Amino acid sequence: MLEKNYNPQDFEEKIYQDWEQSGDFKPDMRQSGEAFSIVIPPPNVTGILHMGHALDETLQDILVRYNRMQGKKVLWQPGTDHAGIATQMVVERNLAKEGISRHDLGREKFIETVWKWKAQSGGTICKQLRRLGASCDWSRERFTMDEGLSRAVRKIFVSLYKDGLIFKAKKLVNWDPKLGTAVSDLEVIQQETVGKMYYYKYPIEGKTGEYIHIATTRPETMFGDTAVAVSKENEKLKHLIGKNCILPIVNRVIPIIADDHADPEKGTGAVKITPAHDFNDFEVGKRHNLPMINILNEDATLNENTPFAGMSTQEARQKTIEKLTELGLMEKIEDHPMVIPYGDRSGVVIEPLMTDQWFVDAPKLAVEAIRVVENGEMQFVPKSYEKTYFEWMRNIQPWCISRQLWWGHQMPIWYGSDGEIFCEETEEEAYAAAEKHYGKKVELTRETDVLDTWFSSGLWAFSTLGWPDDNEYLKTFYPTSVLVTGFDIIFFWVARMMMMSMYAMKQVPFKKCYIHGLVRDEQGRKMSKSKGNTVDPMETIEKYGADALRFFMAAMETQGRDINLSESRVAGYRNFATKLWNAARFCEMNGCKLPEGFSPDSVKLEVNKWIVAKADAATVEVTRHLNDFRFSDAANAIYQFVWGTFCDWYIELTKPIFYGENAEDIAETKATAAWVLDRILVVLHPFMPFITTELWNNLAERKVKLIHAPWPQVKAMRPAAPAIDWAIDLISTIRSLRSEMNLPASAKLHVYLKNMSSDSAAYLQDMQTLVCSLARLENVELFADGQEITKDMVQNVFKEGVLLLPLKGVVDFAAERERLNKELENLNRNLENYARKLSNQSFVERAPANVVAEEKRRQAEAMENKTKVEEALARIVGL
RNA sequence: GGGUGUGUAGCUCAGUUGGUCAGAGCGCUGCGUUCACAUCGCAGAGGUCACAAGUUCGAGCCUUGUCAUACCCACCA
Repeated sequence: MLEKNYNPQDFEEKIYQDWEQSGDFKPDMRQSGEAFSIVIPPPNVTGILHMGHALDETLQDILVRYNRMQGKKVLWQPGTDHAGIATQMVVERNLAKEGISRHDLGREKFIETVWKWKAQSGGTICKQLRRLGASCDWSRERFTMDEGLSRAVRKIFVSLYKDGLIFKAKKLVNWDPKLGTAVSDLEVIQQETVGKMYYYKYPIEGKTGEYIHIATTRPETMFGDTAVAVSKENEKLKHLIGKNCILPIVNRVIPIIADDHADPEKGTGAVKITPAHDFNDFEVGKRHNLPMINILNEDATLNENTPFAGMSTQEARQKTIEKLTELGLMEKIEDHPMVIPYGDRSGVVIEPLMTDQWFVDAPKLAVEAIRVVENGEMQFVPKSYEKTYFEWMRNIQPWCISRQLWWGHQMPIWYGSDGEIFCEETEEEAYAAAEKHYGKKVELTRETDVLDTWFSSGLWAFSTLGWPDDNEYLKTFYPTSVLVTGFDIIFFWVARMMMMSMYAMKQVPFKKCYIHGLVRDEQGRKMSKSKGNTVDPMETIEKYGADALRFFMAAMETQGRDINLSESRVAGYRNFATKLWNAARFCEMNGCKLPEGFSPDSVKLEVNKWIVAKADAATVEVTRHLNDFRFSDAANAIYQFVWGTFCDWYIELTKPIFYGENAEDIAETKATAAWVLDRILVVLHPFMPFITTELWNNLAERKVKLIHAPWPQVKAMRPAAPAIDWAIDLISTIRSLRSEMNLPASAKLHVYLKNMSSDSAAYLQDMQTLVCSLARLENVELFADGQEITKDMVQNVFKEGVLLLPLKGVVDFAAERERLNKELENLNRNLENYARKLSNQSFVERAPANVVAEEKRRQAEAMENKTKVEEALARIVGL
């Protein structure tokens, strides 16, 4: 017996445990069928589930469950990411509470501490994914720092290095002074601010009294200036080219050079060149062979190459201005809108800094990654995202992969005492290589830098499947079927996976990439902790159940759009679950069981034929939409069928049968209802796995678990059952009339139908009892020819004829007149439209014949209806 | 500066190739509890599909422009 109330908290967790313990998420490797696989976008170990995950994982789980039911060999590969910077920050913060810094511990101890932390609190998000119902094969859970994955990282690194695709270079990189590491371009957020533009002047060497005027937003960097650039085209200033000027305060002589980087229209036309601290100036410096003077320490304080060593850039800026003012060189300061780079993790200002770093030759790797998208081997869904992808890939810069952190994959690089580099997968191999190189045993020191987290994530699609070891999983499930992720990590992850996979596997990592939007708050604002508008999915699940949240995500997911989280809507889908629950209870109470060997093709009652056909139609629709990744269409199709068709009509239509006495009809209807309900549970299962499973288990003894139940294959559409649609139309018309005319619910009405076709007459005969019961009529019958229409009869157009409703003084005739007039107006408007169209010569000539015919048919129909309404109006005019 | 979206009912949004597309949910209004369900039922109101021009026999749907709005990339010394 089902509980009276739908209470998801009673069974959701229990059901999940059963799935996991029974191994229901594992692919059946013995089976020969087609494979379907997804690798989860690995959440950070430090992560807790947010609504973005809830969306992402729900979509994946729907696909996974759907394909599993399609009988495929299905693997959803789970795991987490070591998230270098994020995790190191979390652990450092914890240590800070005890007043310890990571330097107190030392590298080795610190890493131990991180592993300990991971063991204790790293699994939160995986527990939460289970609560959401994610059917990942947890027995295969991976971590980017696992031994296996680390081996993959080392192997790829060495291979890339030996292929010349990884190189070391002293370059200007984005330096995060708080974290003390380089970061990639993607990890830098450009933020608009109103800063200042400082105007001052440098004296020209030799001649007194002549100056070159400079504008800059960062005066403190002047100590790193090694030139001033002027454009050759600059008529006013070009005479200064070739002369020298004197850098004030430090009184260093620097040349005035010709370079087109200096735009005569901007600023003063003369640009100070600081090659070691500005990306553009770096290029200028290279062109002119300028010295590069580094003026910053790793914590972004000024160094001993400046007079303000130890000061922050802000302090130094003030000091510089003061000094320049004292020297009478300061001219003006203006407000200036500008963008300032910030570290996405640390939130501090990023400084371009000259350091030794390691780079991946992304432009080379991008070639293949672009090609396979161009030729469709990997398809973005929606397609429009490939533009974004191409745009970025075609302009890609070398990827800085070294990080001066402790937590991460330490690079497999060893140095000889003379700086010779040995890149090998293991220390032993490195030493062997060194011995070969030097001709004797030598000591090596290992590179301390670790790799960017995204380096290992880039291998995720094959490293999690056991690469580099050749194995059955890799063979079966690579390339994976589809990657589901948000547009915000196309560059971070999708692009890198494409590059790495094409390099290592010569095959795409996934055949399709489904990109979804962001989950925003109810007003469409981005959710953020600082705004305080985040919603914890766990709380939503607690309140409405995981099924409701999942269905919400599916129903709202339309391609290429963000989702606004709406609690009332989640509540609505909880109500949907309640509705289904109660419908199942109705079936249970009426003893609906599926008899052995029941075939929906054998049903005789019109109503049963009808629901079977509708169930098939809904199934076809859901299937088609899921195949096309149209989640909202799929969800709405099943929603509409369950609520609008099964509950609103079928159950109501079966009541007269169940409360009647025809044993044969009752038996057939019980069987059919049970069959349809089972169909609902199967088709709804990918969306709402918990309630469907709970009902599946409770309603009958089952030979197969719902999670493995076969997805229905609808071969041919069953014939429709027109009598039921006809009856529904009639019932709705009568209900509408009752409501519009304010007829009391208790009033038992007698309805006549006039001028009915023979089909309609036949339908009426079949449906008479049903219609009476659902429309609360005393009777409904054909209006005999020659019978007189009395004055108290309300008339309403129905199908090809007229519906007559005698009202012995229960009705307000003024209101009725108004209603008829309104209808007449409508008809007139439509008729005008039809007339206009049909009198249009070119329409009649050029539109397809069936369209024209349809238009004519509608016109004729409207004409008839108009006559009927006018007659009815004339009839009641005196009442 | 370059690029990509979005603008449809009070709100949040569907609307796949131009011709049953003017829709859903919530909200609102009226009526209704004899037992599947008030986490409900029945009925209803409400929209010049941002604006303008164009293509077409026919335009939320295609083209161009305008306005509004969101985001991405690059850069502004």
